[in-house]
Amino acid sequence: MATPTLRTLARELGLSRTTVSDALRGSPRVKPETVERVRAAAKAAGYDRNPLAGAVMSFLRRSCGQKFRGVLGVLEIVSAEQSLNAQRYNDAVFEGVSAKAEQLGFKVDRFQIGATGLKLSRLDSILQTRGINGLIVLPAAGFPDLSGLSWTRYTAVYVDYFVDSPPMHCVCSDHYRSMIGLLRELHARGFRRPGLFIETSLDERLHFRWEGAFLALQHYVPEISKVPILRPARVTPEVFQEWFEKYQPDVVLGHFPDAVAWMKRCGAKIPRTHSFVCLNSLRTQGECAALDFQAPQLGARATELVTGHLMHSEFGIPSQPSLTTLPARLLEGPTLRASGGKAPRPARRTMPAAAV
Amino acid sequence: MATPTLRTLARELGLSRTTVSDALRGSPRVKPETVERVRAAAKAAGYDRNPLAGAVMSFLRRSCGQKFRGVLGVLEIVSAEQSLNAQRYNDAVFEGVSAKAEQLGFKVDRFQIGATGLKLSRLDSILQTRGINGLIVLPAAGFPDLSGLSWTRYTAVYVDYFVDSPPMHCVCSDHYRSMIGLLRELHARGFRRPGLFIETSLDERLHFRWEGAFLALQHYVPEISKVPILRPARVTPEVFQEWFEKYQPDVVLGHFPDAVAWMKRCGAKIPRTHSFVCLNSLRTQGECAALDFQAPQLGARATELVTGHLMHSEFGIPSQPSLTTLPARLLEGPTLRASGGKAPRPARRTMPAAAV
DNA sequence: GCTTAAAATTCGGACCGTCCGAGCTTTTTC
DNA sequence: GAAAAAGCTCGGACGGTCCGAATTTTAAGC
Repeated sequence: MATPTLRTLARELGLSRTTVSDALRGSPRVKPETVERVRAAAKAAGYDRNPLAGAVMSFLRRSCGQKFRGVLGVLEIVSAEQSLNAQRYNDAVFEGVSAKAEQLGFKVDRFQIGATGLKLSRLDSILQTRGINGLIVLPAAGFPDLSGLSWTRYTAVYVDYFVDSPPMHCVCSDHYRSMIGLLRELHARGFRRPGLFIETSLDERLHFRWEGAFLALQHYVPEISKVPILRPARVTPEVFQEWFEKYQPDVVLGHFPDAVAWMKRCGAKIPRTHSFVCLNSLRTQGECAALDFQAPQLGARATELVTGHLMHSEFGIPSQPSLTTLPARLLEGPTLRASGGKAPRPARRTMPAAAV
Repeated sequence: MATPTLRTLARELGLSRTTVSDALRGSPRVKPETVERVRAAAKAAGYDRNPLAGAVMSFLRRSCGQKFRGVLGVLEIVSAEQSLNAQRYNDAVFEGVSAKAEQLGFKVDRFQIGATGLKLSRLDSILQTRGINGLIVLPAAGFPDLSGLSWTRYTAVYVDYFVDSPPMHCVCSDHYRSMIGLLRELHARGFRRPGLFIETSLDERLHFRWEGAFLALQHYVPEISKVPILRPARVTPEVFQEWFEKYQPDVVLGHFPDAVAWMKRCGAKIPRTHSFVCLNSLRTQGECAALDFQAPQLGARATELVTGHLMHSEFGIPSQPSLTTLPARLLEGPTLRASGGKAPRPARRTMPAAAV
């Protein structure tokens, strides 16, 4: 069965393709009775007007095709509690979005919404006025609620784990797989007592993927000592040092680079006797080894998804929201001992998926 | 001065507009010397290619009409050890692939490769002869090695977790998230002693996501007893019953529906005193509650990915392989007690992403 | 060196949806 | 009743792409 087009609809209705196009675009040139006939026939034939294609054609027709760009909206949910780290991450994601959007012929408009930004009703109005149908939502603290937007006219991707209000396709780093790969890599380098410390708030919205991967691998990687996870609501030097001295991990994993000083205070010689890997490279400035979530690549991938949906006229809330993940990369650093006797490795590489 | 277009450039160069377009898009059809001439003339004339206009035109051009768009190859790696369950799963994925491919104007050819199927060199030859560039690889036991194919001419998606030989984009169910959702749902229904039994081989290729999610949630869902996971290499009734009687889980999660009989042998009244949820609905015929991985939807999503890559002419091994996941759905069954005092729920629904 | 076949290179029909001037029909005005 | 105005619909052309076809060039065989 052929894909319906304006021309096939026109033949079916005994009208010209111009009349059909005008009718579907709401042109006042067309008699209301004709408009209704056309809309009914389009619906019956499964024809959906593609606003992106229409916009491109319009500009081409006006001889402005060379300069025409689609527009993507990047929504940033801001609040008073937003940390500097979160801001850096969002900026890195935005960088990737911008670069990929330009590559694909789109411009990007960035909107701040929420407590200190635009209200959703106002945003709706602006997006409609500017003809923006594709949205990329930057990660927010907690669980954002955007259900106040007119979702039938948008397609969106959330650049983090799950969002339910409304459900969206998501793109983010694969924390679970990154932890698995990191642990295997550390094991290959001879570490046998890895220890994880984590503030529970940093893992909760990931459904505890850091911890889940860590606990699971403790059972399956041979000869690893089961160092208990330190998981306070808030990490302090005292709490950390008590844990460190009691369990003596040979490599520490965690979000806070300050841990390096805390380890030294306990007599650790880094990286000779103990190592440290930060779980988020955006919390470091190269002073320690870290996992790089490749935020720009996440932004780029989200952009590809959104523009793909625009091309296919896939608007509204998806019936089957999917999650697309990319692995993090290990950034070597002065706090991580290279393997005993092995050749130096390149500075950046994707986590191995399987040890064998 | 008029805006330069492909057509004006073509007239200036004494070439057709197709040659100019092909040259600027980097098509290998055009002689390199011609490409250089076109690029120089475009630059001199101030012609900038608009990637969005090109993409929209390309999309419209490829989406139209009644003619068939091509053939997708579905590769099934067969071996002597392939189980009936794996076969059912692959058939379900294939069903989804076929339906979506038909919807998108593609035909599907299924190939069996490996120990009892075609050799890779033979497959290469057949695919080339039939003009097949898009491949969907059905899940295999262990870690398949397909690096013997001529990957520069193919785009492929693997319908399972990670494959490295070569790296591919992957589509599969989200086992971790599904376990999280299941545990939260069970907790909401009043269960306080969930127990998991699993043969390690069934979790290993998932990087122990079943176990990782289970262990992580034991720490964070309130009032749950930490029933140790039963994780033998091979589950027997004796091993199971010893574990069951020792730890008394009030709901058992696992892959084997036979566990229901084993639980009854221990005096459990199902679902009154104890419940059971199978972790893979393809291992049941409705006789127990189970997680449905929605294999046909996974097949459909893989098909969308592959045809999208074909559309963009993205061939070869991806530089950033991604993983796309869909959540499993809980299928209610006679082995799962409904919540105390709550209204009956619909038979099928996606796992809640966050409990709050 | 000529002929034939294969490969390389280029071309052109047709597609998509839009704009806007033009054509046809209907209504209004004088 | 004729002319003008308004309402409604039409079609040429735009720009870039796909892909089968046509043309040109190169290679192989005698």
